[in-house]
Amino acid sequence: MHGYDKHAFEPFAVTVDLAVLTLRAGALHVLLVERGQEPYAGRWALPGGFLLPAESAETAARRELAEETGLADVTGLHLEQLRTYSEPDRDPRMRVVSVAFAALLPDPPEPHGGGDAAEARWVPYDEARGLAFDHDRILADARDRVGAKLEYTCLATAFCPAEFTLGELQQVYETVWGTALDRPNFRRKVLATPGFVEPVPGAARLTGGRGKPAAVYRAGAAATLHPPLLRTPREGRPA
Amino acid sequence: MHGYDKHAFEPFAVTVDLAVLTLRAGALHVLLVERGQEPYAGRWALPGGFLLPAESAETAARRELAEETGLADVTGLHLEQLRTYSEPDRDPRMRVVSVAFAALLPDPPEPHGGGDAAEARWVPYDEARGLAFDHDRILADARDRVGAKLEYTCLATAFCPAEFTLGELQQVYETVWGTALDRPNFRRKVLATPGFVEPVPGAARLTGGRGKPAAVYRAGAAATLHPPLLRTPREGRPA
DNA sequence: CCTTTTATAGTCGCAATGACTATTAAGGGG
DNA sequence: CCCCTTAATAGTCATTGCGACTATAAAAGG
Repeated sequence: MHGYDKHAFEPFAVTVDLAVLTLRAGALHVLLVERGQEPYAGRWALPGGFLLPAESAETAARRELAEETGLADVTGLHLEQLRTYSEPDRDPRMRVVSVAFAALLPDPPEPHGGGDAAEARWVPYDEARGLAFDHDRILADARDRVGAKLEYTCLATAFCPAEFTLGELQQVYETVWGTALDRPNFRRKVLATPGFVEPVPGAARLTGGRGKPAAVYRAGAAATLHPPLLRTPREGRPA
Repeated sequence: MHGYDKHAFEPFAVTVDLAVLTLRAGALHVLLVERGQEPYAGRWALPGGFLLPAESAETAARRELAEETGLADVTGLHLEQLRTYSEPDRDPRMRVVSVAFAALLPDPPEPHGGGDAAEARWVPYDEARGLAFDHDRILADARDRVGAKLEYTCLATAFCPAEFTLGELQQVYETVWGTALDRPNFRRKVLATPGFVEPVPGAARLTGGRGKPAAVYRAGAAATLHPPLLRTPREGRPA
């Protein structure tokens, strides 16, 4: 059914929307922009924009990521397609099909980026409600996806700077999952997974001033965790 | 950057493409249609089509699924969004953004469906190469996703009819993963997972004529497997 | 010098699982 | 009809993974 002459087809506007996530002060934060015009004028929304004629959704997403964060180099950042939202009424003006992405940053780079964004701010995830369009749902889906992928991939390092301690890595899990983990067990598990992290030879860092300095690691070559690092299964989950 | 006046935007054609998968004679099969016109005339392709003006991608995918399989009722079938393919050159004629789906059917319903499809056929997965557009990649992505989701969800039952034996369920895993599983261990694991399957009280079925009749089960209420049913980790997987 | 704090090392026991062996219940061939 | 084959089901055993804990080491602060 790819015959263009058999079915008339409607042209659609295609956008990308980004859930840009980071960890700040021990809490998950998301980058939001304030809308300057209708619809949803004055409301907060996920950054995003239209695909340019020669762009793929991935290219457009990375361009928007650079524009909205104001970072000079976004090539190393984790960017991942979530899914596409295409409900006919998701934009009151016209048909807009949006390809949603999740982007993960180590720590906040800047309060908010320049570019032509009216205003961009890091907002704690828990306070990011009542967003424009269906962005509440996109953001929730992004968090769910990231939380799930922490279990069986090395995604957690995408939230960390190039060099990090195991305590920092553990905080990624604890913050995204909202649960506390046992430190010795977490350490044993991470170190037992080949390719998850690799030690930086001579380095050690004082994590908070007090306490024993922690060894420093960097991300390893592995992409997946075998076996996975499972969340404690909460009680009965029928659906 | 959702201001329509700030950026001109290109209209795009939006389609859905379906990787309709089933298990037939112990092999993974995919539903393909033969293209009648350029480009790729005479080549096989995944079924798909344009979004209608009032449809979401999910609605369009289910409509196409009904049309192409010829099934009267497709509401119970598993249909899941894979990802969106938007490379600018993926269709030589124009910009087409395609939202890809995977659909899972119990056993082959009919050789091929009616509707306006020129020709639709079940093709063994391993022989489905050289498809039109980027459909080789979409199909491979579909298989990867399904294989991965077998590990930590109850997706396998989507390949089975309403009532099935544990041997049939095991064949789903073995066929999709391409590995052999130990039968007693598989049985123990499945039955130990609450909500995965539930027994059909008095039923038993002769699976192949020979051998002891197998107990019959139906899909349970659970959606996820805790802990997961892991594939034997193949050796080092750097990327 | 002692207390606090944080990282790291190690112990113990249970639960999950891979690799097997044994038994049961059907069909088919002599 | 009796065995042989086939396939489902029942069970065993040792190893591994992991949750819960305890102990030690190395820093800062009073």
